[in-house]
Amino acid sequence: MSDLGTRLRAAGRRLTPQRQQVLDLVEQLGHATPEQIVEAAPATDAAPMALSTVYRSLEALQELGLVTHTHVDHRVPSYHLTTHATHIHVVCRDCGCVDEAPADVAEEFVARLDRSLGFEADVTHAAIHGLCRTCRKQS
Amino acid sequence: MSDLGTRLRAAGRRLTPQRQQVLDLVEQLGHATPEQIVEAAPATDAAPMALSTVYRSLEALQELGLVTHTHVDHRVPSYHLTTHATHIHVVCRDCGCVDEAPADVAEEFVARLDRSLGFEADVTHAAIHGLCRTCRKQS
DNA sequence: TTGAATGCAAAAAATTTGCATATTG
DNA sequence: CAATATGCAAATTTTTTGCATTCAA
Repeated sequence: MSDLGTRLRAAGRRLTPQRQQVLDLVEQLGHATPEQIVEAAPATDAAPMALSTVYRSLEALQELGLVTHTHVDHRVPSYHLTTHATHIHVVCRDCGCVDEAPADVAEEFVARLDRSLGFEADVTHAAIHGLCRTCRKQS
Repeated sequence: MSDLGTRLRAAGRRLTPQRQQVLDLVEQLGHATPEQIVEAAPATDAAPMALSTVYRSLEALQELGLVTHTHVDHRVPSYHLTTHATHIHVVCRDCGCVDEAPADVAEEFVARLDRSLGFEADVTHAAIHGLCRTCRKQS
């Protein structure tokens, strides 16, 4: 993977400190909502990083295929690196906890979707909802 | 499945024409956003059905386990009957088309999540994103 | 220098909440 | 009659947009 600047320029866009920082923060946080990103951004720097900039940066990074997002919490999107997308998100509808499973547990599933619909699924993009081990016992 | 009124009362709630209508509309529309439900509701009736009522009704119906929702369009939730949830939603990130696959294509996947995490997945609740057959060829 | 990107504030969307009134059981 | 629901409007929350200014290439 070439570096961020090269990729952005190839797409007729530019590398700015904000974009670099958004990417860094997504990587560092693992999963992050736009809100969490501004919060984590050191306002000590020159600019305080506007929320709208974060939205626009994420959009750009997503277009480049560097990040994707998932709806862990049913409302706000949570972004993560595509290279980090080697796992599936599993969210408990009772306690709200989020767990991860290696992406290969979905291999067979993805293959079947391909066979039956010709659909190329990106499971790492989806949050699977259900009941976690603990909440399951209680209900 | 007992009828709506009985279920609601068992939960200490009441059966109102609005709730009945919301349920009917979800069934009739297959998948519907709160917005689509008010639009589809015949305002000709006594009340015009407030959007907030739709939200509250869906919440109640969801609590009863009669409906669930999915994030087909990344932002607005789309509701459907749980009894109708025998298929998986597959959304193309390019053209935005929504296709369905029978729930059993995920059987193995669900079994594996159970084995590895003890997680009871509800795949019919998830929208799987990716590329449809057509868009796949074009890229 | 030139177009793209930022910040800020205002505009849109999408949901939620407060409260007086109507309705169900 | 008592408690739950509704409708409406106002308040939140989340995301997008317009625009003057700044900055990358």
